[in-house]
Amino acid sequence: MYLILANRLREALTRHVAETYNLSVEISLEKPPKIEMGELASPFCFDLAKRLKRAPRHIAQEIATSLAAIPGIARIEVAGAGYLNAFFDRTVFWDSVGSESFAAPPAPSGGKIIVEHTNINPNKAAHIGHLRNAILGDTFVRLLRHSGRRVETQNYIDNTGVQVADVVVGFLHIEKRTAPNIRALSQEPRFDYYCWDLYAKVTQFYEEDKTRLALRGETMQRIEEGIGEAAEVAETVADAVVGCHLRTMARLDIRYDLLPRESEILRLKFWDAAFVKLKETGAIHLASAGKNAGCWVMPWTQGEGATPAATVAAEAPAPEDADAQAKVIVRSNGTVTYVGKDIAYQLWKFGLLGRDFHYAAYPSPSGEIIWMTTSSAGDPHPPAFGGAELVYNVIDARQAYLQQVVSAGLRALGHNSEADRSIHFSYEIVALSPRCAREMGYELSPEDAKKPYVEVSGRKGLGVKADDLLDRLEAATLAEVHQRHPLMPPAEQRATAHAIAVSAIRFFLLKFTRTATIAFDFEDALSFEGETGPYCQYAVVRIRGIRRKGAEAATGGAGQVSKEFLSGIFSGAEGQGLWELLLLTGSLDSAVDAAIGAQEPAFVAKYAFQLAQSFNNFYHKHHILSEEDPQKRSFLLQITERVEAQLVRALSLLGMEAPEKM
RNA sequence: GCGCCCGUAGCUCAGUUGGAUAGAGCGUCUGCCUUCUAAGCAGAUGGUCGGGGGUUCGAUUCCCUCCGGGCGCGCCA
Repeated sequence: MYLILANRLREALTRHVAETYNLSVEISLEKPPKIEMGELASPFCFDLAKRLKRAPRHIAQEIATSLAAIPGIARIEVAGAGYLNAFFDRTVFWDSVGSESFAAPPAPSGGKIIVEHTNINPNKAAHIGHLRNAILGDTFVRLLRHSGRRVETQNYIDNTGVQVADVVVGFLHIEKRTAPNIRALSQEPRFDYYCWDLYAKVTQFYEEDKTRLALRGETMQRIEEGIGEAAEVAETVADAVVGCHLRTMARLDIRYDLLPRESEILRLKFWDAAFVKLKETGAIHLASAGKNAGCWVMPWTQGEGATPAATVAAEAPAPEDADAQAKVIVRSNGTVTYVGKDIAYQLWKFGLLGRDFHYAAYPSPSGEIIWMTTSSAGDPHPPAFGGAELVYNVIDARQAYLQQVVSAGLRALGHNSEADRSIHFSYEIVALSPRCAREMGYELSPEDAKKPYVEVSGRKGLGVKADDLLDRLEAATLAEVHQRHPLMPPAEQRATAHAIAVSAIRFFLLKFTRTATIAFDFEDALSFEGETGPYCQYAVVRIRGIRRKGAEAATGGAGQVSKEFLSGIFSGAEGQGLWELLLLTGSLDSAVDAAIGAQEPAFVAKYAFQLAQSFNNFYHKHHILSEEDPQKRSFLLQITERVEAQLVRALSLLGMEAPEKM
C-alpha cells in the first residue's frame, strides 16, 4: 500500500510541476526522519529553486496550496527549508492494508524471466558457499513471482567438466574401482560426502606427481566424447551427486524448473551453432601468433567493461599483443572452453541460438517432477523452456570477468539488447572465520591466521557442508522445542524444529547485502536471538497464541471498528505507535519493489525483522485479550491479524515458514 | 601493472537513485515473567562515517588522491 501511495504522489507532483512551471522534474521521495513529519517527503523543491531562481520554501508553499487532492493522502505540508511532507489518511490506509493483507497474489504475466542459480559442480557435497547462491537465487525468484512476473528457474549442471573428471580419476586410478562397483556405491544416501573426501585426495594425488595430470586430460576427453568407462562413471557420479544436491536444497524448500546439462550443450551441438555465428560475424578469430597461436580468441581489453570487438580492434597496439590479451574461446586442441559453452547457453536462454534441448521429466528425490535436458529423444511435449526476455545469472563476484566476456559475446553478435538484459546477479563469497576453519580441523598457515577470513576450498576439502550445518541446526532447535513443549507430538516437534532451523540459516545468509563477504562462524549461524529468522517467526507464534487463547475465551471475535474510533485512536496519545506499526505492516510492497530493483533480497529480510520488532514492542505495550473496551479489543486484534498476514507473507518470500508454536 | 568490491559504535552489519538530529543486532551494565510464550521488552553504554582535497544550498552517499584489507586478470571452471 505504501508503494501505491508513493507512486500516486510522485505522479501527481510530476504532473503538477509540468502544468504549473512547464518543467519536467525527477521527483525523489523519501521517508521523513520522524513520523510526526508525515509518511512521505520530497526535497525536489530545492532543485526547482535553482531552475526557477526562487526560494525553495516559497515554491513548496505554492505547490502545497495549489495541488489537487490525492486519494489516500490527507494533507501536504511545507517543512524545513523547503521540503514537501505528505500525511496519509490513516483510516483509508487501515482499510487498504486490511484488503491487501488477505488478497491473492497476481497471476503471472509479461515476458519470461530466467533465473539461473545453484550451479554446483556435481562432484562433491554442497557447502555453505553454495547455500548463499541458492538461497539468494531462490528468494529472488520468490520476489519476482510475488510481483506477478513469469519466472523459470534453472540450475545448470556442469556434468562434463574438469571437477567431475577429477573425481572419476579418484575412483578409477586411486581407488581402482569398477564401474558397477561405483554404481552401487552411488546409491548410498550421502554419496556426495564420499566424493567430497575423494576430491580432496585427488588434489593431493596430482600434487605428489604432476605427470598424473595427464590422467585428468585423458579422462576429460573421454567424458566429452561420451565413450568408455570414464564417461560411464562420470555419468553415474554426476547423476547421483545431483540427486544429493536436490535433496539438500529441498530441505531448504529450494526447487527448480529445469536442469540444463553441459553434456547436452556438447552433444546437441549447441556450441557448433554458436561457433558458426561467432566466426561469421568476426566476433572471434584464429590467433596466428603469440602465446595463443592456434586458438580461436575473442578480443578483449580489461578496463572499459564489456568492450565490443570493433572498438578494441581500432585501438589495439599490435595484433599479436591483442591476441595475447584476448580471451581464448576454443583451445588449440579444438576443445571449447567453459566461456564458449556459456555463450551458447546464454544465446539459447534468449531463444537466439536456433536450437533446442530435448527434455525428460524425472521424479526428483523430494517427490515432485523435475525436467532435465537429455540428448536422447526425450518427452514429445515438454513445456516451453528458454526464450526469456530477461536473464539473471546468480554467480559469485569472482566470476564477474567471465560474465562480461559472455555479455561481450552477445554484443559481438549484434545482440546488444540481450546483452543489456543479461544480468550478473553478483554476490561476495562466504568464507570461514579463522576460528571456524580451525574448528573444521584445518591447519592454518601463519598468513591465513592473520586474515579476517579463510576461503572455502572444495579442492582442499575445507568447508562447512550444507547438510552438516542443517543437521546441527535441527538438533539444536529440536532440543529447544522438546524442552519448551514436552507434550507436543514428536512429529510436530520435528517439523517445528525443521522450520526454525531453515529460517535460521536462510535468514542468516539473507540479512547481509550482496557486497558483504560473510565470514561464517557457527556461533552466529546458530544464534536464534536478535536479528534472526527465529525472532521473526516468534512474533507470528505470539500472534497465533493470542488467537488461540482468544478463541478459547470466546473473546477473539473481531467486531466492527468504527471510523470515528479509528481516527480517534490514531490521533490520540498512544496512536503514534499504533500508526507506525500499521504503516510498516502496509509497506511490504515497497520493500519488495526496492529489493527487486536493487536485486537485494536483504531488503525484505530487513523489513521482516523490523515488522517483527515493531510488533513485539506493541505486544508488550498492549495486553489485547484483557482489554475491557470491546471496540478497542477488536481494533487491537485486527491489527495483529494484519501484521500476521503480512509477516507470514514476508517470511514466505524469504522461504521461511512460521510454525504454530515454538 | 590493470580492473572489481570493501573500510560506519568494542564485534557483525544496515543506511533505497545526494537531504532534516547517522541506525540495528551482538557484547557490557541496569530493570521487567502469577499476565496473550522471556527465542521477548525497556533503559544505559558506545561514532574524527579510513585520512585529505573537491563539487553542492546540502556529502556516509558523487569526483580526485592517499592509506588499509579482499578478489579477479589461465589453452581451470
